[in-house]
Amino acid sequence: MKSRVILHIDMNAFFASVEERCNPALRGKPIAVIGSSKRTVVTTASYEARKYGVKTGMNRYEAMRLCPRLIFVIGDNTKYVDASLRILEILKGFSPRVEAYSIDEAFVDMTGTALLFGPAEGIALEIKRRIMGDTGLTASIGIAPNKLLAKLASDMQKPDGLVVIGEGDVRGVLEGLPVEELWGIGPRLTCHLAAMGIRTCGELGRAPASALRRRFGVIGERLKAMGEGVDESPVIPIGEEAEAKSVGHSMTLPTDVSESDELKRHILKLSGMVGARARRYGLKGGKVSLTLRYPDFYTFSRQKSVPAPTNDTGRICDYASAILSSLKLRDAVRLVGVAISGLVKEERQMPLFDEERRREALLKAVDAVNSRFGDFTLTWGTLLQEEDGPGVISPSWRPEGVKRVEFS
DNA sequence: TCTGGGGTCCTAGGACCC
DNA sequence: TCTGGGGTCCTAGGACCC
Repeated sequence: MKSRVILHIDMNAFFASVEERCNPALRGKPIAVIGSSKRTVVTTASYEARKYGVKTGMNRYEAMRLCPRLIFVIGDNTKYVDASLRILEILKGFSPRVEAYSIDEAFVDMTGTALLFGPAEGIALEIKRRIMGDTGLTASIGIAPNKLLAKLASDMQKPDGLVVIGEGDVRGVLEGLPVEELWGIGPRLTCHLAAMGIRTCGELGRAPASALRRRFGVIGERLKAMGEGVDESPVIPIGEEAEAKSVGHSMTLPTDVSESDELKRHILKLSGMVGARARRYGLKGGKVSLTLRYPDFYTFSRQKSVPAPTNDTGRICDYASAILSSLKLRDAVRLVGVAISGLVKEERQMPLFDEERRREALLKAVDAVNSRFGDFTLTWGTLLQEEDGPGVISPSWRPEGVKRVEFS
């Protein structure tokens, strides 16, 4: 196989940097981007904040203890999406093979473009220059023969880095590198590998394939290749991604909840978000799942196959609520999640029955208003009972007519 | 005063069928 | 008196990623 040229673009402290661009008063200060809810965590810490040990995933109190001067900024996703799209546009100017890996990371396959743009290093510098010019943000770029090594390379120099791992450098880079630095090897695998006496990529690459396979199954096969720096996975261009497998929403409740009617109101709200998103993308789910988390963080889920694939808020809510009713909870609930999976494309056909037709018309009307004025402009009547105490929401709730839909 | 939310893939055990 | 074996679907849970 022909040797490839893969770039990995990793935006530095993305959310925090976007906020600093928007508000110059924040620049150079220790800041942490967080969510708006009560029980939120640090989404991104600026480099200044990282000096104090502030990290993604920390709660506010822990972060504040480490850095008393820390400035908290509530994140604004629309700004990040906007910046991300602009960056992707820049990348598409260099190659049609751009993979949007996450909101702040992308891969670009530059194989065979030297004639057009010159050597990859020059391209990377030009990409960094354009991103800075257009968004004011810095990126670290890694260049290597595959995605695994490109991702490793972009991680080696932050912020504002550019690292090339050529074919000839692979052995030298990997020999003493701890296995957990590799994309795909997390804490548990690191621990299991250490128990086998494997701590570096060099050791992993030399480990007998049979032993890895016995211990880790299918993953074991890949592990040895990873230790050798081998990775054939392709860059997946925007628009050619695999179909989604599930659609879900979850939320950590402001306070733990034991009362089942209150839990069901949250399930209804989450079902509404899931249903709306599924309908927007023309998907229906053959399974509905409910996820719960107890205060001690024990998290579990139960799923049920449904008689016919659905994206109907009421039905998703019914099934998720039925799962809840079937459970014997041992404690209050900290987090609730609803998801559908086993997704199939919605078939556009006229519903046979009047009731079906009414339901579809209602859902469409709600979606149309919400997409124009924002989610939850229109909401199910039962959601509005937050203000007037515990509501009467039954698991068999159905929207019966337009009257049930109110403006908030 | 504690610890978000969105996903994917893999495994393992039981049901069920031929 | 004896007790196959493979394939597939379903569910729960773990590991990993950003």
